[in-house]
Amino acid sequence: MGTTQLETVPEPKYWHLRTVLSNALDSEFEVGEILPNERELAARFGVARATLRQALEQLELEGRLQRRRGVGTTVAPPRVGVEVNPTRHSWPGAPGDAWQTEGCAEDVPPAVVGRALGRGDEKVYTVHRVRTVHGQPVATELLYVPPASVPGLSGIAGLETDAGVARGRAVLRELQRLELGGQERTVELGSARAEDAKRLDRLPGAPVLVLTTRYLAAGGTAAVAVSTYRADTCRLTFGESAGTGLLAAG
Amino acid sequence: MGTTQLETVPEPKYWHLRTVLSNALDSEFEVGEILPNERELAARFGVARATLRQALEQLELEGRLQRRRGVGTTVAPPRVGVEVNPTRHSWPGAPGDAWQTEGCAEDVPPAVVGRALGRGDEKVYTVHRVRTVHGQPVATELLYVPPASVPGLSGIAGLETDAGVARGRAVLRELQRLELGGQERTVELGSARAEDAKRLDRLPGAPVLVLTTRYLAAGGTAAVAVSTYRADTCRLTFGESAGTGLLAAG
DNA sequence: GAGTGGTCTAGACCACACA
DNA sequence: GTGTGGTCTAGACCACTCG
Repeated sequence: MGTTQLETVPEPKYWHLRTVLSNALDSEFEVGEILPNERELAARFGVARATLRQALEQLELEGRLQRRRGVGTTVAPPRVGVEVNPTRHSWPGAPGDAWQTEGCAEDVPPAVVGRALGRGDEKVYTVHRVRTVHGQPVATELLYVPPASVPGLSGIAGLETDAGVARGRAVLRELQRLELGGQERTVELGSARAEDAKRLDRLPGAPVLVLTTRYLAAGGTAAVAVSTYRADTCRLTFGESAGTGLLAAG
Repeated sequence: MGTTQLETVPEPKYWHLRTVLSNALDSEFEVGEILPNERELAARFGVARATLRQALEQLELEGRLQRRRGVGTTVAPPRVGVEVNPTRHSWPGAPGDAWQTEGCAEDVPPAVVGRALGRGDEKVYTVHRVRTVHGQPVATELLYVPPASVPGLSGIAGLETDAGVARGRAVLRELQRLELGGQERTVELGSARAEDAKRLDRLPGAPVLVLTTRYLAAGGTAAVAVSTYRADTCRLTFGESAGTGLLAAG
């Protein structure tokens, strides 16, 4: 990438630096390769370390770089396409879905979820799940299920006091009994809460794509899922055709 | 929000600050209200301005704050839900769509688009469009249409030399004649290129949601659209039910 | 212990909006 | 002109990974 000094241009240094580094990544580096450390890069380009870091942050946001404390900065592989098919009508936990149940609690949901469920601030089952791709966790999920949606549950002896994986699975199992009337989804940018960040192997505040799904049944909202995907490594794909999915690939 | 000093906690100051400010926004501020300026806030919390700014950046990323140079920092309204319905089968430019055509050029598309189009690096029509909500631009789009998808175009006298809005409209009009076989979409995080940033009234590098759509017809890719949405103000909604869309609202 | 990225400071100057 | 947020500097120390 040379030892080029930055010219005086009317654009911010960090932005110009981002462009220079981006081009260098395209032409001179392989995926997985380690970049020189920040202090050396800053010196090489004649800027303060903070300025260089601004450029690196941009590139990390774009999924071009991966930075790990104590290790270094590496060239990131292309983002993985993650299927979140809205037209495949199925409940969470249906056979073959990509999630792993981690636990279940009974909590009052956040206000926005409570509103979508149409039931004020009653307690609901809150199932924690994790989604992994190639062994790496890429998303966490909180699935909110009102007890009314899974009436069969309360009759199962012993489950009331089980706060763990088994109860989560039971909730999902009961959900399958309902007829799914449709779903409604939104995607927005968020920042990882401390707990999610830990599960996703990121720092708190890391950018995430928040996918909110409202599951409809019998004219009402049967459940709401809030899924938190790593924004640096994931590209959400809404496949519709049965085809190979060109966009999903690289 | 008080004059509270930050306690010594094992979490970063900027993260704690983010939480404190977030709570203050919920309880003590109205939408549109102007916050004290950064220098005063920093002093009030006993941190350096750079640290305070890290917290503000987080909140802006989450759509809680809006910062404008020369003006100040204001409390942002809730994100607007923007319909990007994948199940409503229609071409871009169909009657009633929310976009405004701004121009048209003939360019070689970026490599990733060329691949999705399945045609190496030939020139394609590149239609520029803008989407506004409540008069504010929320997204820009580049729509790539190979000439083969709009065979009727070349026969229209005079349009070959028109590089502007009229040609863009003509391309969209011709597209409607094809039968839409399906579409495939992806959403990922990106940062606004300088040109997009200007149109979206943001700084270069601002976080955006990039929605890529592959339009299928006659067994191939008839067009590819790359839509760039402001991530701070937009929530993409994939409505499926004909219902009101609870998630789309506030 | 050495080396990495992450946090934080206390300044400076700039670009922009608005009166 | 005044005040705002945006950029940039040159340091310091911390938290983490790994040999």
